[in-house]
Amino acid sequence: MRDAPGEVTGDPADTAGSGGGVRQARKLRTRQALLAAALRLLERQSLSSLGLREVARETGIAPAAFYRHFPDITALGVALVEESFGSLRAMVREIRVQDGDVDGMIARSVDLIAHHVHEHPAHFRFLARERHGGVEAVRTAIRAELDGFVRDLVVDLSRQPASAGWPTGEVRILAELYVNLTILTATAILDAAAGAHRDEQAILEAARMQLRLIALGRRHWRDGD
Amino acid sequence: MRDAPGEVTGDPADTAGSGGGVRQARKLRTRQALLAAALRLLERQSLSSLGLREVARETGIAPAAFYRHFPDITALGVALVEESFGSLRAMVREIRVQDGDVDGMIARSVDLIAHHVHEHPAHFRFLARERHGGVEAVRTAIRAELDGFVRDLVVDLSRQPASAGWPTGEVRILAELYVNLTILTATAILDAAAGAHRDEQAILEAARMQLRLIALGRRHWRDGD
DNA sequence: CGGTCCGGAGAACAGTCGTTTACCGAGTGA
DNA sequence: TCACTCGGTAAACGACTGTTCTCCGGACCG
Repeated sequence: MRDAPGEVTGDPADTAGSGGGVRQARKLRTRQALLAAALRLLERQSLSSLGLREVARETGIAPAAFYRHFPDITALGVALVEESFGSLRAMVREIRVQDGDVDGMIARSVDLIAHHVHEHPAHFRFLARERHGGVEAVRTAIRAELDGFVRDLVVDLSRQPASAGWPTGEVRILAELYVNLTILTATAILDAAAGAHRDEQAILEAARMQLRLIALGRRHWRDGD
Repeated sequence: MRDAPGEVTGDPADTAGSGGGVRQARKLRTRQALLAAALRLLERQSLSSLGLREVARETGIAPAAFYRHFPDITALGVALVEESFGSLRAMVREIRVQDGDVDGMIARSVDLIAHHVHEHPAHFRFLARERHGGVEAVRTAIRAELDGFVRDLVVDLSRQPASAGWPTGEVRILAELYVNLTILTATAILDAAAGAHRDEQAILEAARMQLRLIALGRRHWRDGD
């Protein structure tokens, strides 16, 4: 530990191919190691019970070194929100480019959700847990980011012919419903993966049915019946 | 503090009108004081960061006395789940006895949700927060109780003419959707009450619209279109 | 009445925590 | 090359934690 002060991951100075900036690259690597270690610990606990020393220990650095990257555990939590929404954004991007019939879009969207949840389970678990968790700053950050998603989705939905004549307020409510259902489905998948009571196929089928119900309701919204 | 050892609430020995059981009544009162104190603290943090000494301090008893009632903070959390579901059950009971046209039922249900959330905000906040929180035993307890609700709701929904010919599996998915929407609405109301970005009337209107969307989808489920 | 039960109090235990301090040594840039 | 920057270390601080122990005094019961 004494002879390799900055060694966090195994391979020192392998990303320093581009001349200078070794210092900066090393700092960034430690920062990401901190985020990864925290995310690892957060699979079994929530942010408000996460200790600074605990994260430092899991990362392999001294407690005092934590302050070189974040002033707080809360600040680390906010950084984790941004990182997690990177995964979510990638998912939404893939979902948005779709077109075709409704049932096909629903089927592919649900598959995409399942795929991304399996690829970044910790990110989704973190967001689901801390969305209503005990740390205000993190809750606020998550809500702000989700609001951005809703706004984007409103634009998408408004373009669809099925929304012709819908006021923005109603489209927004629909978008919020979609976002909430997506999060619920993601957490259900996580619970299933953690050996819960129902298998994943049933969850995906439920998600498809719920989305189909909403699509039907949307189609008949302006009917008298 | 020294001369009134068991005094937790202000009025000693006022419930001891029925002869014996003074000891038992006092223990129960302290237990409820513990639960109330914990619930009070949990409005600003989550269970996994709640300390035993913290709860004892807020209750007004010595830390060691905590063990006379619960072996753990986790056990207190599970007790809080049961208490909170008392409030939830009262709400569901009132919602279930309704009948009439769909729009009327939706309007009254949403009003009932808002009313009960305002009556027991801490209970709803606790359930929303710990449903995906960091303490496994509490998560499991909440899920088990929610499963009970879903089962009851399946019975109710199956009786309605709108569910004629629906397999139980599909009714169950519908019931889960309703339960999840209810929880989401409740937490949205709580956020609004905490000075968030949107006012409560908008949230209730959104809930009504979402329920109407689902009711419409349900009615046209078996159509070709 | 007298012994027992039991929910409290208080003190002490070893840990862990967040934070601050002083210091080190390698990367950086003139 | 040389002074400087800066991400890392070790050590120490007081505060707080969960848990255990012994003791007390009022409720309980024969």
